[in-house]
Amino acid sequence: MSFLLFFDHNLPFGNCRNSCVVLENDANCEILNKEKGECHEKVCAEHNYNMNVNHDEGVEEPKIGMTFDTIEELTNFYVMYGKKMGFGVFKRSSQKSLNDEETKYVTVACNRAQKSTSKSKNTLNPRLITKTNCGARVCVVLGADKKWHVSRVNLEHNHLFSPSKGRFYRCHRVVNRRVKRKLEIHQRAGVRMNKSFNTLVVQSGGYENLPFTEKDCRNYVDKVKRLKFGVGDAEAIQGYFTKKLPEKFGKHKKYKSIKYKLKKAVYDSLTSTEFDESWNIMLETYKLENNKWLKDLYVERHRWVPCFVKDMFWAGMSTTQRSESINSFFDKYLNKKTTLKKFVEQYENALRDRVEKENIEDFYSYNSWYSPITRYAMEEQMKNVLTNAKFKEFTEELTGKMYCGIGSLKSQNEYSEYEVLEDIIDNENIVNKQFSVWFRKGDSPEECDIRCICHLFEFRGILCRHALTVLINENIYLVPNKYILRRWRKYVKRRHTKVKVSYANWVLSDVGRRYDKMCNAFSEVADLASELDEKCSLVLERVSDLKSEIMGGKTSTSSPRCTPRMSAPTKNKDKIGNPAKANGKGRPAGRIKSKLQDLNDIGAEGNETSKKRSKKDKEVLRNVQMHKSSNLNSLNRAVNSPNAIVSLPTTTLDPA
DNA sequence: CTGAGTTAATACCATTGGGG
DNA sequence: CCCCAATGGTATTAACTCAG
Repeated sequence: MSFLLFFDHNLPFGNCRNSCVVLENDANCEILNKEKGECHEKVCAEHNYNMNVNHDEGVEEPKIGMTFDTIEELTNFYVMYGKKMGFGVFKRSSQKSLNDEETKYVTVACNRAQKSTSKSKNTLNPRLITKTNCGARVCVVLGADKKWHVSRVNLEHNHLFSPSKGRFYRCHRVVNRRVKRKLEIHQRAGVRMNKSFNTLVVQSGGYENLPFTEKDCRNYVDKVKRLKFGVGDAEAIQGYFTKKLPEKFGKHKKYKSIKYKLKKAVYDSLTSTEFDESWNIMLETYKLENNKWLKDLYVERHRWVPCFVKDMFWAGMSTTQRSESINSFFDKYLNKKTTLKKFVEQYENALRDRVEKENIEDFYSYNSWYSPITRYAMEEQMKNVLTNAKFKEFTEELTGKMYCGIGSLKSQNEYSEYEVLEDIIDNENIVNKQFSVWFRKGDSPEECDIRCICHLFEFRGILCRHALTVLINENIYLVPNKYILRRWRKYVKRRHTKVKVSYANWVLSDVGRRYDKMCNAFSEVADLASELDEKCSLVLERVSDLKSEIMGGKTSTSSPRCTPRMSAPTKNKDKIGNPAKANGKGRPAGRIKSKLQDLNDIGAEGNETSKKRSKKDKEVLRNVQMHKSSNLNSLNRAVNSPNAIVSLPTTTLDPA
C-alpha cells in the first residue's frame, strides 16, 4: 500500500477528525489515527530507510537472476521481504577478491543463520539463544556490468516465523531522527523514559505504529548520555569535591585533619603517584577505605584531581578563589544525595541557568538603577560599577554600618587591627558582636589591604559593613579597585556566555540545526495549507517530488559505505607504491567512535586503538578518551576564562 | 563461499537509589 | 516505605576481515 496515495485521494482532510482507519495488507495491519497530522509523517519516516524500494504488498520473492545496483538495495529488499514474512535479516558476509579491493560477494541471511557459540563463563547462568543455523539466505555476486546478480537463493527456514512479529526484529526497528531528537529533548528536560516513550505511542496512535520499542529508545538515550558524560568537567568536579567535603565528613571527629589531608593530597600532589600515595595514607590513617563516596571520587580522579588535569587547563588558575565562587554557585543545584554522575549532568543545567540569570541581571542593570541612600562617594561609585543586584547588597552593607562601632584599635607598624562591634538585633534582643578587621595602609588609598573575620568578601564578593566602617574611619571613601570583582561589574562582556555547554553541542549541531530549520519551514507551510484540501494535496505532491529528487541525488553519489574503497584507490595504486591501508581486524568503528576520534586528534596518543588490549588497558583508554573530551570542553572554557594561561593546540581552536 | 576471529553495539540482569 | 527507573557489569549478536 502506498501511504502517500492514500492520503492524497482517499481521505478528505477536512472531516477526518477522530476517525480511525484500518488498513490491511497481507503482512499485518496498521492503524492510523488520522487526527494526528504527524502520524502520516511518522509512518512514512518508518520507511525512510528504504524509500527507493517499493514497499507495496508486492515484495517479490527473491529469485536467482535478480539484479541490484547496490548492496544497500539488496539488503533493503531482503529486509522488506523479511518483514513481510516475519523473520529477521542480517548481512552475513562479504568478500574482497584478492586482485583489487572491490567487494565481490555478499550474503544476506536470516538472522538465525550460523551456529550459536556460547562464551558464557558461567554455565549455570545460560543466556537466551536465537541462532538455529538456519540456511535461508540470498547470495549475490558482482558481475562485469557492476551490478549485483543473485547467485543463490534459499527460502527454507528451519524455524517458525510469523508475519505479525516482524516488527520486533532488530533489523526492522529504526529510531528515526525525529524520534531521536524528541527523546534527547525529553531527556534534557528531565522527562522520564517511560513517559517519554508513552508520548510517542500516543502520538502515533498505538504501539504497533512504532517501528521501535522502548528498549531502543533507552539504548539511544543511553548512548547520548555516555557521550555527554564524556564531556566531564574537571572544574565542576573540583567544585563538587570542596562542596561535599563538609557534608560527608562534617560529623567525623577528625573532620579538620581529614579535610586538611584530603586537600593536601588533592592540591599539593604534583604527580599522580604522589597523589595515590597521600590519598592511600589518608584512607588508612582515618580508616576510610570503605567510604563509597571517596571510592567513587578516586575512580574518577583522572578527571578532577589537579595533578591529573593541570596540564590541560588548571595552569594559572587560582584554585581557592575558583572553588569558593563555585561553591555558592552550586548551592542551588546540589543536595545531600546528589551523586557525582548526577552532578555532572546538573552542571550543565546550572551553567545555562547562570548564564541566563546574568543576562537578565545585565539587562536590568542597563535599564534601571537604584538611587543612592547615603552620601558616601563609594555608594555612587558602586552604583556606576556594580550590577543592580550586587549594588543592593552593597547598600545593605553600607547602611548596616550604622549598627557598627569601633571598639579598639591595635596598631603595629603599618598594620592595624580593629575591633568592630556590631549590634545584631535578634528577636528584639540586641547582641553585641565583635569582629576583627585587619587593615594595612598602603602608599595610596587604592593600595590598602583590608580583611574581615566574617569573610563576606570571600563568600559574596563585596566588602562587609565592618570593613566599610574601617575604611571610612581611615578616611578612604572610594573602594579600592581590587575589591570590586570583575564578575559583578556591569557592562562587562561576560566570558562564560560563550562557554560551550555540551547541550548546545548536540542539540544545536549542524545536523540538528538544519533539521530544525526545515521543520520550522515546513510547519509554516503546513499551517497555511491545512485550511484547504487542494492546498494540502498540492503540498503533499510537492513533498513527494522533493523526496524523490533528494533520494535521487543521494543514489547518484552512491552509497557511502562502498564508494571510497571501490573507486579511488585502484587507479593510482600502481603509480605510487602506497602501502595499502591495512584495515584492522574486527568491526570498524561506528559513528560514535569517529566522534571520539575527532577528539583523539587533540592528543598525541590517539592511534593505538587497533592494537590488542587487555581489559584493563581498555579501561585506561576509555579514561583517556573521556579525559580528552573533557579536555576539549575545558579548553573552551579556559579560552573564555579571564586568567587562564593555557597554550592551545592551534588545530582545535575554532576562532568563531 | 564459508568458518574463524575480532570489535562495537546491544540486550539482559541484579542491584541501587530516588520520588511519590 | 515501596516501586520504578537508573546503573553497571556481563553475555550475546551484528558487522566486519581474512584465510582456506
